Amino acid sequence: MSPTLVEVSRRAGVSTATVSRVINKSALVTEATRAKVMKAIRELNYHPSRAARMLARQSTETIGVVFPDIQGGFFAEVLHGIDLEVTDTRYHLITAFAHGTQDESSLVEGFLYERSVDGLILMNLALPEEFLKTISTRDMRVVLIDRPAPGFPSVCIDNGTGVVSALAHLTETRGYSRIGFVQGPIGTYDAEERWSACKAFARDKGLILNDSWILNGDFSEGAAFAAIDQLILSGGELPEAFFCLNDHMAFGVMEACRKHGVSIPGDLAVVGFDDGYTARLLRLTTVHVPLHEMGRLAASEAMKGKDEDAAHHVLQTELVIRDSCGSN
Amino acid sequence: MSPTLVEVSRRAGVSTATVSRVINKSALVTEATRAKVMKAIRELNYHPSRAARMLARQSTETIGVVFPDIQGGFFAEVLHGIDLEVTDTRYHLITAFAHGTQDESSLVEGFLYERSVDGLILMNLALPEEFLKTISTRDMRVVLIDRPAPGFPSVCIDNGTGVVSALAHLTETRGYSRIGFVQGPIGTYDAEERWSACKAFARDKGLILNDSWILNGDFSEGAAFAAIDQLILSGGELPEAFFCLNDHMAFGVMEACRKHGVSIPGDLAVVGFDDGYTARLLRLTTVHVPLHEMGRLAASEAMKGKDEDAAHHVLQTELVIRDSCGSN
DNA sequence: CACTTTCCTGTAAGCGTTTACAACTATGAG
DNA sequence: CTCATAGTTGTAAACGCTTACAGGAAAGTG
Repeated sequence: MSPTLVEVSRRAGVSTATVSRVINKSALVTEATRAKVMKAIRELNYHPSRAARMLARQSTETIGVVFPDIQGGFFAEVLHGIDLEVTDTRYHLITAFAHGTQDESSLVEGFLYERSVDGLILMNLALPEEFLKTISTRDMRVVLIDRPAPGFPSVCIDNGTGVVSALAHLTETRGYSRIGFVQGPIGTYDAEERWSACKAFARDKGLILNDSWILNGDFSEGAAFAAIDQLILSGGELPEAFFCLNDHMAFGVMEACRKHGVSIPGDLAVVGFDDGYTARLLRLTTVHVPLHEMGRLAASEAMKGKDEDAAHHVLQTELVIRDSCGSN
Repeated sequence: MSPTLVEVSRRAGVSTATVSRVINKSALVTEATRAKVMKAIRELNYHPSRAARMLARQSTETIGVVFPDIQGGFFAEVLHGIDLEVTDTRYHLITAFAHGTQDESSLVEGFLYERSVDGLILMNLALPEEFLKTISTRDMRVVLIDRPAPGFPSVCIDNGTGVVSALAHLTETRGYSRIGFVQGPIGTYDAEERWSACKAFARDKGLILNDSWILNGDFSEGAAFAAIDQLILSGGELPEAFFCLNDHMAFGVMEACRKHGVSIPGDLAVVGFDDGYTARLLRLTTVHVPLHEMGRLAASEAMKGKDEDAAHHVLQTELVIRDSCGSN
């Protein structure tokens, strides 16, 4: 089949160790033997076997990415960022998505146990505190995107500032005072942080939170659609604006409004959070999150040595004003 | 570090071969020894090393996915389909994206040479005919998404029928006769097929193709935007409808129209091709392509034995009528 | 010239599995 | 009781690379 080190060494008339030194660019090889070996390598079209290398070196030069999903653009953009960072290195990227059906912990365990990756990037996964502890004892670099945790490198965003910029725009610039919210899934870090910031803003600015305008969501379009649909069908009054804790839910709100002939932004302003690809096309005012940058940072953390410091990155967000939050 | 086969065998008081037989569910092991071994495995929390397995078995149980990109939803949905099919098997998924910057051939070669995957899924890559020939001699299952090629399993879509359904709708149902086109990149199979079908339709139905309404695109939003922008700025007359050979370009057309105050569908009808996630939200009339299904089929082909027949799948498309092609 | 030192190269022992083949045990037949 | 047979288990050689260590040649030193 494919030629091996041994065949190359025979052809070049040197030992396997020397060939190995050449392909690993070790300094201690004469230019002359180097040339001989390179010639043999070229003639045989030799390429080292990844499996054999992994075993011998006890390192895989692979990083694993575990996401809840890959649909909808959000995670895809982070993955894009990761890939950009990994390109041009010798690292490979191996991906696994939970799709809401797979047990997220066992996906992660798979990578951990079979030692198929050197580093792991985990994003928005529901992992028990307990489980994280177990992970941290393993000889693997695990970086979390979305939440800080002691002992782990992580990349998060400044949710608080993002929320404030959005709400300040709605209340101060636009002058709305009757504001509704579509919450994220309880238990996830981003959702909790964003909602806390909303409550803090309301308290600080004397904004009144009306319970019937605080809708439950799970970061999915469908849940937000259903919540608004329900609100309208039940004859409930609408607020002047809805702040949705992510873009997908904003899309759900928009869809529900379209269904019922509620005009945006005429009858209702809508603001999202994330600013994925689709938000721009839908002209959604939203809080921009640097998704690529998050991916790049996470990847560079994951490729660091296992013992390097676990840096904790917090990226800034920025309100992007488009058409969905009021006429200009 | 992690326990190995040897440690398990010692603890269970059996040979490594026996342990191997147990973890591989080989039949020729007494229930009694099986139990002993399983106990030792559990006690040590043993898990086989993927690297060692790869080397010993000469198979990786990994399939590689090479796409031009991962942004924009289109490829992400196919990847989702692939992942769905791979979940619950022991296969891993390793991804690489070209981003327009990487040399696509060398990405593929990487996988080929280092034998890091058993199968490869290639989509919409610009690979020289010559190169495909080289690949086919290798001991690897390569499936192409987007084009048929002798000796390779492939999954394609019925572009012709999709084009006809879209154009028939525009001309017959809507009654438009002045139709413009935004073409895809020359040299790619899908773009060529779709454009051929357009020309055939025009010929058959006596539709007149006006050169100034045949715009060059490269399947990207930006190119389509620029083309329309240019057309409008130069004072050119617009057709009644634009058929864009993929969704992204339709989005570009819509954006350009928005910029210039051209109302869709009032002043101009727009139809796309692909029906990704965003198309539904933008209410774009488009030809639905079963992206998930393509991914699933490709994955199942890729996981087949290397010598099994190379099946050639052609999936059906379906026109999805939304709001962008005329008032209802 | 003998002896270090420096450089380069080779030998061989891993890395953690799988698996062909040999060896052993128990069983039943003759 | 002997021997073939079937069913389990063990031995040891791969798989293709890396790397600690040893060995040898050339060059420098006194």
